[in-house]
Amino acid sequence: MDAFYASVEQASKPSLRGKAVVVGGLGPRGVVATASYEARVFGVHSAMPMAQARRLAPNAAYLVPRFPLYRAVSDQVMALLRELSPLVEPLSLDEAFVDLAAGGTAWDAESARRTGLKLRADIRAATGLAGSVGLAASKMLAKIASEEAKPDGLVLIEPGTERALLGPMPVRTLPGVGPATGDHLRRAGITTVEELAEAGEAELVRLLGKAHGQALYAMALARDERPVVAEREAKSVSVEDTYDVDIHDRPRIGFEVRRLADRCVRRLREAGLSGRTIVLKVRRYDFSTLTRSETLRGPTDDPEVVREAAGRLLDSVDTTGGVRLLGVGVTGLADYTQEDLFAQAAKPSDEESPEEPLAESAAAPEPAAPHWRAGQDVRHDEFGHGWVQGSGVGRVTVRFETPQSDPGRVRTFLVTDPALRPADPLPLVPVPAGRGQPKSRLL
DNA sequence: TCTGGGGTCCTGGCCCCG
DNA sequence: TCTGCGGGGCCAGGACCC
Repeated sequence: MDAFYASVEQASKPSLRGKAVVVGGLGPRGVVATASYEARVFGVHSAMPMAQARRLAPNAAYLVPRFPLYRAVSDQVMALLRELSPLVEPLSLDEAFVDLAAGGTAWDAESARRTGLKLRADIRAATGLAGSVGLAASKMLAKIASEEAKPDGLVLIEPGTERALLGPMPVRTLPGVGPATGDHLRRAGITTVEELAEAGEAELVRLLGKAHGQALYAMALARDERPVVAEREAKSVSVEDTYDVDIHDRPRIGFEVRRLADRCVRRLREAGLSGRTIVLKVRRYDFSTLTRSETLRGPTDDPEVVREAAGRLLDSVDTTGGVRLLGVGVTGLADYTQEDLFAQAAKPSDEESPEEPLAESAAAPEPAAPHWRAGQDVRHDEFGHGWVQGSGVGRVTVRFETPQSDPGRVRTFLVTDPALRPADPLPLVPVPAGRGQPKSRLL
């Protein structure tokens, strides 16, 4: 999907269509998650600090991400992909590999192109959004083709033309070559895929290590036999928070770590998993990051066990100078069903209140005044559905419009206005009559 | 006003064990 | 009993991706 989060926001908010839209964290340490193509013209791009984006595009709309909505749209798109083949490998909310041959929906270049064109039309009809399609004989090439296809296009790499096509491309085109590897190769005089192939496998292994060197050499020759794999199992679950200002206070750090442990366990349980290795992540004031981990005798999903392990790990970390980020994760995952007898046994017999309060008791006090965030959906008793354009000094500004309406009017209210309430997002495309979806499916 | 959050994979050091 | 060696688990860090 093209500029996915920003495109969803534009589809959802008619007044933003054709405008620069930036979605990401709005706090002092936020970064850009997605910029619309209109915002990219100003040089705004993903992973850029928000502050820099605001300098580059001061008049863009800045919105917080609405993941439940993106997930719902993603589900619709993934369902269309599964109609093409049982072998669908999602990479993220907005990207997936599909093995068309395995689904019998393509057997040569021509049938693949037809299928790709129909898919794009189906995605447009179902979601109102543009998706780009890359068609090729391997995952690597399909990925490169889809990048070339953006925005709103389709690119097919004809079998037999792969090496000629890749040769002149910069090494950074290849998946897995990031800034560090790119620099490394450049210092060795390698800047294009062709030069990568000429360097030979032995040289690449010497430069980059065994796994990376071999993989890169194969990619340079356009060789990629990796299958499309549906249903990949998660290997870790983690949560982390970056704080608006560095935390120095040691008891507060301990409190945050316990909160993160609880959130992590909640996610673990929702996934029906337990895990054996607890990981603490600390990013210090100077952005240096360290991790500490501890492996238990058996898997656990017990909040108290995870809290205590994370606390022990924190004891081994020097936080002098302050921390900007804390995270807690669990790896070495096991199915929840195979009971975690060892971890239970390791616990002092501080008895089993199996339904721990989790974070409830630890939750920080919430501010009493309603908190309106830019981009959030709202409903007003008199004016209907809208979204928060901004808030401050006790006021909140709302634009009243829906995905099917014309660009709407803006009105300002007191943040405490009782007629104004948070609302669920509306579907981007009208639901056909008689095809009411259950609310949970529908965003 | 510098740098999110959730992941995956790899490497290298260390230690234990046979 | 001592030493060498390889394998595997554990741990920390780094690179990369969306």
